Amino acid sequence: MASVGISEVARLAGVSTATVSRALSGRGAVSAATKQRVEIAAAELDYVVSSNASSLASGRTRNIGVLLPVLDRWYFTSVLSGAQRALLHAGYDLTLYSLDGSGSERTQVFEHFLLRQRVDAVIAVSLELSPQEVSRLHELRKPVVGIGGPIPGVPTVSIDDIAIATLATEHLLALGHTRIGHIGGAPEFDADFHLPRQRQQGYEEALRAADLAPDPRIIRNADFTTEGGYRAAKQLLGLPARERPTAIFAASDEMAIGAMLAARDLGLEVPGELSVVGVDDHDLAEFFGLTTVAQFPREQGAHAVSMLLEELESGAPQLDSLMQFELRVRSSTIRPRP
Amino acid sequence: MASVGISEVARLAGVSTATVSRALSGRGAVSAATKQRVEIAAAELDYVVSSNASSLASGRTRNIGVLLPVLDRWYFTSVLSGAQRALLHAGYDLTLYSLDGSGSERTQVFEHFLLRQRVDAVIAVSLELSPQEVSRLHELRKPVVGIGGPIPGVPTVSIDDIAIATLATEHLLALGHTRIGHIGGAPEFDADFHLPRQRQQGYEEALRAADLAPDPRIIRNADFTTEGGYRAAKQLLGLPARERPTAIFAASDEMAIGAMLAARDLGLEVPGELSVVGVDDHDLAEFFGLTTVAQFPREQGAHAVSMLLEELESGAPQLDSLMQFELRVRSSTIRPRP
DNA sequence: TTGAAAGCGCTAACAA
DNA sequence: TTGTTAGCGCTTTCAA
Repeated sequence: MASVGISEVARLAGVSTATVSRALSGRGAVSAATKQRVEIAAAELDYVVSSNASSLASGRTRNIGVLLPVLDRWYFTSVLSGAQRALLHAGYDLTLYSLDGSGSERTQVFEHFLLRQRVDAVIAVSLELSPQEVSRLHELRKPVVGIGGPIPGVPTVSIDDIAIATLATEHLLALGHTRIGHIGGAPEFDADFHLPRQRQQGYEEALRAADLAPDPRIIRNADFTTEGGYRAAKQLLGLPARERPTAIFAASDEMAIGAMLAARDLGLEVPGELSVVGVDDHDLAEFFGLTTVAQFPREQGAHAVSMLLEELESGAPQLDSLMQFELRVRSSTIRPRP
Repeated sequence: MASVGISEVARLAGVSTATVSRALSGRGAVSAATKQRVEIAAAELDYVVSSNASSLASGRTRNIGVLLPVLDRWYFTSVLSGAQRALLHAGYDLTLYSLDGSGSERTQVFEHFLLRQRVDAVIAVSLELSPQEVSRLHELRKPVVGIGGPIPGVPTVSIDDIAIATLATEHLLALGHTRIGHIGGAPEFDADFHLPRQRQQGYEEALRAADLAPDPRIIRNADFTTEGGYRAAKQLLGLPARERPTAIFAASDEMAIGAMLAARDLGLEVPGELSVVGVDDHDLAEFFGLTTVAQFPREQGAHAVSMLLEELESGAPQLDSLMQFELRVRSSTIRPRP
């Protein structure tokens, strides 16, 4: 079955190819009757536009590039998944660029892939684009939306990491904890948007607001993994009883789960002897009964898509937007033993 | 900076656009000297081909579609990640279609997206394409490679699930276990390629080869998640001591980890009182000391890409290929107590 | 080995 | 509201 072109449809519908194009794309005026005839003809012939021809002629590709640092973390796949669904819905394709591995891939993606006129716009997830990268995209008139933190000159979808950390810490304070440890992200993860720093800052602010001084002995860094959280927690929980925290706020659920496992391995009960709060609402949080501050990465992805589509349609640059988060109290937190 | 077209490059290099095209694409004969002049001119002008124009004229898009059932499982993101890297390397783009959600998305993807001449070929991961879907793609002369199981008429990258299960079970048998339970995949996960059934079959074959009869009381199904594995294991471990298995073979690492956690919660020591083996070599397997049969999804993704590129270049249909797996013995398995 | 020229299949001015 | 027509920017015959 050779593929059908617009002219066959035009012939069958008894109109010109221009009218077929207008009827099917919805741009330009077409009478209802004509439109219907064209649609019937197109369906009849199983006609689908050639996106290349269409893109070449119109300059629009109906394709969005999504840039991610890595693929194998819950947050990123969730964002991706939300973006994919939203795009599919809107009739757009999603071209994926994950930058795992060497930095040369990043250059390659920018210098060759994005410049080939393949995408109408770009979503950059947790990537701090350099000014050059941003201006490269601006020159090409490609709208960009960032997810995860501010990029100068680019509208961004993000969450208030300080407020999240404050909320988590305040939950522990409200339960009566006064010795609250923190497992944060190591500085090398601070590169993009200072998420670790901000979460630590929120934690410290909440402590100070409760007249407690942050104690560096019960603040540790890890790499956002379960294993890293486990190791960091062992350090914290190995302190002499008086210094040992009665609660831990971890900057991610995976680290929080590591902390719960570490407590168990040390013979400490969660939550009886240690309360734990995370951030994310990871798939496993429910299973472990982990109290956490949920963020909604799928919605973040979907929201970025809607901003981008809005900008593509209206041409109006979009504003930053702050996304929701929400404390989910489960069974890993309880008031400290007297 | 307006984007530069092929004719500017041609002018600067003092040749025709045809020669520029040949020099830059590598198809057609160009003298070394000319080629170099063209390359210098192109670099000078920051010229990048318009992929739409190129695709329209040539019929090739240098873009591969990857179809996945869901994004948020380790296996799929690992395959995707491997495929992405391999494609980037080869200068191809990857367009992602994850079919999460309603079945209507699947139809939409097939009827609209794949038919728009956007992709040169398709990789279908753990999706049993229907004969109609396959012939649709064949009609369009789009090569397809499957990952994860046989699709009639489509070359496939897969692993021998029976052999994997046999290997895992034999490891337990070799340690001296005779009462070996199994946590398999529920039948609803059997839809694509009967992976659960095959792993159970391998398990049973290994038992029979050791003159042991499979005992349905110690075979449970779950949903491949940690939580599912946890619940299934609780059932198995709650049996009266004589019936209770001394070892469990779980069809995935996530379920195996659930089983380990269930044992702990019941006060049973792993491996002292229960040995556990999984399949995958998930990120967390090392952390939990889980003995497992590693499969290599990144390599599977990369291999599928190389098959596809080979087919695109040579036109020769590819053969199925079986991928490696490997027993990784850690600390979750030990000989049973006498 | 190179160039001239004819499209690839569609969209968007423009005119009617 | 519709049709005519001129490209979009490249690749690929074909001829030299």
